[in-house]
Amino acid sequence: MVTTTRPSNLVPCHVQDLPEGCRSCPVRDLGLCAALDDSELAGLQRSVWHVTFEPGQAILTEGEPARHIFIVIRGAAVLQKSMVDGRRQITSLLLPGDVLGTGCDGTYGYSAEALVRTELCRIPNRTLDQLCARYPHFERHLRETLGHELCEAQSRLLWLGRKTAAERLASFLLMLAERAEHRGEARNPVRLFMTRNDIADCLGLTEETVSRTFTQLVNRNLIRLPRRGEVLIVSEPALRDLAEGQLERNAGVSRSPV
Amino acid sequence: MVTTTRPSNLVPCHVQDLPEGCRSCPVRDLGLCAALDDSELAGLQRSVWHVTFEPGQAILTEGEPARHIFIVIRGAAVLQKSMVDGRRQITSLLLPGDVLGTGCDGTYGYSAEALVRTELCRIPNRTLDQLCARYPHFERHLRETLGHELCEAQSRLLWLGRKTAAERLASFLLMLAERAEHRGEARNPVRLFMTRNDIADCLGLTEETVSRTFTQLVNRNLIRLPRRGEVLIVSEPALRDLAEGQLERNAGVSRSPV
DNA sequence: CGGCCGGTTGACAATGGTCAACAAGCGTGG
DNA sequence: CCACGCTTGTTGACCATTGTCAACCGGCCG
Repeated sequence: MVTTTRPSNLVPCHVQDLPEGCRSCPVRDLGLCAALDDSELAGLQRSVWHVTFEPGQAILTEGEPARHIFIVIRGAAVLQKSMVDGRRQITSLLLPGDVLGTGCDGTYGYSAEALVRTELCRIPNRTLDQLCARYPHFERHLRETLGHELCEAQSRLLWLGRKTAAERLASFLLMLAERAEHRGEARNPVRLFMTRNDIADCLGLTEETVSRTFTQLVNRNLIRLPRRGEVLIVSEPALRDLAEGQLERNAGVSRSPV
Repeated sequence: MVTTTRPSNLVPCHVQDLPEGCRSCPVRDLGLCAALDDSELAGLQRSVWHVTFEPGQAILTEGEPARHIFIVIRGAAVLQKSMVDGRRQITSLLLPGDVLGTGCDGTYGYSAEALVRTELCRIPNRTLDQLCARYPHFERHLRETLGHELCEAQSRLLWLGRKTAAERLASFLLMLAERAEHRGEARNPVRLFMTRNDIADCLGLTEETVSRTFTQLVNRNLIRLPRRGEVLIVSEPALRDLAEGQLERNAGVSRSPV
C-alpha cells in the first residue's frame, strides 16, 4: 500500500510578470476570470503573477499559511493528502482553468504537486477578498466553483467507498473525457496526464490493480490503449453503464452466451 | 454491498415561524450566523423559516433545483450519494451549526437525510446572495466554511482510499470527539448518532466489518462500548496513532512480547 | 549497448465482503 | 408482568477482490 513518492524536482519556480494583459490569457474565459469583464480584470492584473513549476515540484504544502490562490493556466497538477508512512491519496486533478489554494483556517488543507511543467496565475488572498467585495457576480462565481468542487469530492467519495476497481477506472476515464470537452478539447482519445502509480493513488488502488483493470477493459472491448498516456473509449455508453454499476460485475470478454 | 435504505418516513415536514428572534437561536454563535451581529441578523429573520424532519426523511434530494440553504439547529443528518443498485456513501455528518444545500449548477449535488428528529433553519438563496453582497465578512465566513468542508471531504477521501477498516473507524471516532468539543459538549464519551449500517456507509465498509472492528478496538483496549450509540475512548493518543497508521497493522490484544 | 523507468503479468496472501445464525434491547399487547 | 416480535448488533464460516512480491517487457536516453 505504501507508494514511493516522486523525487521532488528541485528546479526553482520561475516567476515572471505577465507578458501581456489578462485579456490574452489562455484561460481568460474558462475559470473564475470568466466572471469578470476586461475593465474589471484590468485592476486585477497589477497584483497577479505567473509562476511555473516543473514536474514533481510542490506548488503548495498542507499546513502552510494560505496567502494566495492559484489558477492553472497550462499543464496539469494534483491535490493530495498523505500519511506519515507514505500512503498517498490524490483528491483532485487540476487542469487549465481550475482553482487551488482555497484554505481552511488560514492554512492550506492539502498539498499540490505539478504533474508536468505547469504554469499558474497566483492571486493574493487580499486581492481575492477585494474582488469579492467589489463584484458580487465574481463572488457568486467563486462560491459556485467551491460548491462544484465539493460536489465532485463527494462523487469521488462514492467511487472510493462503494465502487469496484473497474467501476472506479471507468468513472475516472469518463470524468477525463467530460473535462476535456469542457475545456474545448477532443472528448474521445482521452489524455491521462498521469502514470499508473498516480492513477492508483487517485482511485485508492495499487498500480498493479490499475494495470490489470486497464487490460480487463481492453479485453471487454470498452477501451483501447493506442499509445502511452492515452485511452480510446470504444463505447462510451457501455463504459458509463460500467461506471454506474449497471453491468454485471464479472462480465468478462464478450462471449456468445451458448 | 447493497444496503437496504431506511423506509422514508412520510410525516410531512413541519414549518413554523421563528418563535423568537435569531438572538435566542441555539446555534446563534456556532455556524454562519456567528459572523453577523444582532442588528444584521434582524434583517435575516424575516425571510427565514424553521423546518423539522423526522428520522429517515429526506431533507433535500440530489438533482433538485437548489433554492435554499439550511443550517442544522437541533438533531443530526447526513449528506449522501447513492447508486441505482442501492449502494450508498455517506459523505458528511451534519450536526448543529453545520450548513447544507450549497448547490452545484443550480441543483443540489447530493441528498440529505435526517438521522433523528432534526430542526433546521431554511434560508432562501436570494437572501444568502443579499447577505454576501451586503456584508463582506459574512461572505468570507461562508467561503471559509466551504473551504473547511472541502478540506474535510479530502481527508475523508484519504480514509476511504488508503486506510484500513480499523484506521477508518479510529479516524471517525476522533472526528466525532473533536466535533463534540467544538460544539461545547463533552469530548470523551462519544455519541455515535448512527447505526452500524450508517457508519458502514460512511466508512465504505459493511456493517459486519464495522461491528467486528468495534470489538477489535475493544479487545485492544482502545475503546469501550458502555451503552448503545456511545463509545468511551480509553486512550485517545493510542487511538490517534492507530488512525494515522502509526500502529503496526496486526497489533492484536496487548500481549507481553515474550 | 546498457540501464532505467513505466507498465504488465503471475502466484500467492490478506483484508474485507457475503451469507447465515443468533443474541440483546425495546416497545407492544395480552 | 411477561411474552412476542422487530430491529440492531455480534459472531462464524467461507469466499472474492484487491494487495504484495517478484519477474519480465519495451521504449527511451545517455
